[in-house]
Amino acid sequence: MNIFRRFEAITRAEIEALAKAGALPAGLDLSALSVDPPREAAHGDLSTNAAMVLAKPAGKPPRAIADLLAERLRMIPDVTEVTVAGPGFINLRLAPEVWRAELATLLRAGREYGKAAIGHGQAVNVEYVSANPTGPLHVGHARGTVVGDALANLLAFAGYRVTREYYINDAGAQVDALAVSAYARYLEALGTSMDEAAFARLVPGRDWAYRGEYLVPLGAALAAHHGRDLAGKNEAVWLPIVRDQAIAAMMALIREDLAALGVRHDIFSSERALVDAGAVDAAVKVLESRGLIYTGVLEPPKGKKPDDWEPRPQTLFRATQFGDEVDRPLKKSDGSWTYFATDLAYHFDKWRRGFQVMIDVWGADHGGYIKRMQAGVKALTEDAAALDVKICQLVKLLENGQPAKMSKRAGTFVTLRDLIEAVGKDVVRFIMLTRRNDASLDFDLVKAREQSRDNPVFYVQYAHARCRSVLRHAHELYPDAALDGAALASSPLARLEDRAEIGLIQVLAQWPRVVESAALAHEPHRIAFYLSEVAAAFHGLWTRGKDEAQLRFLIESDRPLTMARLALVEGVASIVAAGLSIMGVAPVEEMRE
RNA sequence: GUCCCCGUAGCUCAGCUGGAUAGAGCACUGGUUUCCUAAACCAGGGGUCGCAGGUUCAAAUCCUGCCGGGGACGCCA
Repeated sequence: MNIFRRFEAITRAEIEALAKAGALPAGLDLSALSVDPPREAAHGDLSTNAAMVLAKPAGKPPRAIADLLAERLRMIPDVTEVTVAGPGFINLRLAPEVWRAELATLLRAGREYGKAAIGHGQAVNVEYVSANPTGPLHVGHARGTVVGDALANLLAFAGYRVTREYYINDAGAQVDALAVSAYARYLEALGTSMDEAAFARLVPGRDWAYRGEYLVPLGAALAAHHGRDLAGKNEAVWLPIVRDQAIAAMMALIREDLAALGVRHDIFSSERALVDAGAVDAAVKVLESRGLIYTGVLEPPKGKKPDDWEPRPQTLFRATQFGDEVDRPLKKSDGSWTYFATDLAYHFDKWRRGFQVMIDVWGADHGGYIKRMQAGVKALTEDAAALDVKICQLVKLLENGQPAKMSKRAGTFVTLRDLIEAVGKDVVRFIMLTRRNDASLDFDLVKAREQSRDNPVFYVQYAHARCRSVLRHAHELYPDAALDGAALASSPLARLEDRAEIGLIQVLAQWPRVVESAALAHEPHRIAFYLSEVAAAFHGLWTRGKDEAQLRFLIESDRPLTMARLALVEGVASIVAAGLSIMGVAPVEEMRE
């Protein structure tokens, strides 16, 4: 149990004791009670709003309750000072031993420290990336990929049973367009010179949609595999064959991109397989049985009205019953299912696979889709499952503040691979988490490589490298000493006496809280911000060692003191490494290149 | 026209399951070099938290309306 939780429990117990003694009414609602670090360190180590929360139900002024409670809290052995301040805050100061003990706990737990149980092993499905299998991933996919992956890591660390999933949209018109484009490259590989005119002649009625170079090897592979068998044939013959091979090739490409970012999904779900298995019919049947499907005519959308709008009866889902603005169509005019219909089936499938909590990570352009999907999940699961959708806003690529021009030639989009090659996987991952997911983000390629305070990746990594460096020095100084966490936990931590040292432990002790709140909010970016805070506290202490030699970590003449300080250093390294690991970033041992 | 997101220091943003005198970095001013380096640190100035109402003991945070920026809006995914 972390310190904040522990004192929350103590506060509750004291309130109950007061109730038992008749000083407060029994059975008060304590759900809004919190124990937090106060904003101002000068106020104390911990602060609780207990008296203010209780004032109304207890029918007493907050200060009076605070005084009652403060009197009892003063009796707690670890508490050195209790003050009542402001409108009724109770501020606690804890004995330094409490913080030192927390450092020892941290060191013994190592990377397990801060692991939370709030998930209680509940199954959570995090679906992210899910890019169409029509080409390599580009920069636009990077943010959702990183956010989803870090969120999955975070939830796993908080005690959820996490499944990382990728939904392959391999059933729509897009993959047919991919097949057509691959076919063009196939004909080219057979020696046909492909241009607009040749394409129009050989593949009538189709667009050459995907013209990127990345389909050239696929064309060659098709030619090697099928020879001339597919040339000159009817589309109905070659398209399914080419399509399957093209999808497989594109997914292979995408998996390589994901691997380059350090992302590994547990499951790749195929839309086509889902449709073929009759999942859409099954989901629709469920909705039908609940009277949620009808045939009706929709109003044309206001404002921007489509040119070819014509009112016609459609199969509609009663999304409005579940908070959506309009009822949503399930069938296209040609009778096939809409994307929404298959997506309903997909989420129903997740539910049937045992997920009560689903998280989808989408791009900003899908924002208008959230309500209907949540409505669908509600309807299909009778409100027994929750769908949270994280929307990732655009990333603006910059070079020294100017829009980056990374495209190698006109018409070539910037691939994720280009970005990773430019700055490295860890920098990509870290920067993507330096903003809330729903705010747009500037990714400056120059700043991302810069070694300065300006660059949060560097700043945090530098703190870790400094820690490791000190520990390496210590190892040279005391070759016989065990410097692992467990050994350092037993060092004479009472020697950590400076306020800045205790202050740094206090920052480290917040890690479990940060994990919990970030996991509950589904906000992995909080980890990045917290690590910057840890780094700042550590760099501050480090630099003080320059002015005041007695504050340096390594004091050759005083081995016990050195060991205690190494414990602190190891604690910092451990927390930074743990946080980076959730972000999917490897901590560096040294900054030298 | 409807819906969603954003609007916090000159700039970039945290804080938003309500809590005390609203924070950080950059920029600006001044200072600090034996551990990994001034690639870092310390100090200082800088705010109607878009505007107006409301709820509350308490609002940047919740509710309503407006203003400004972005996005979405039957049959594309």
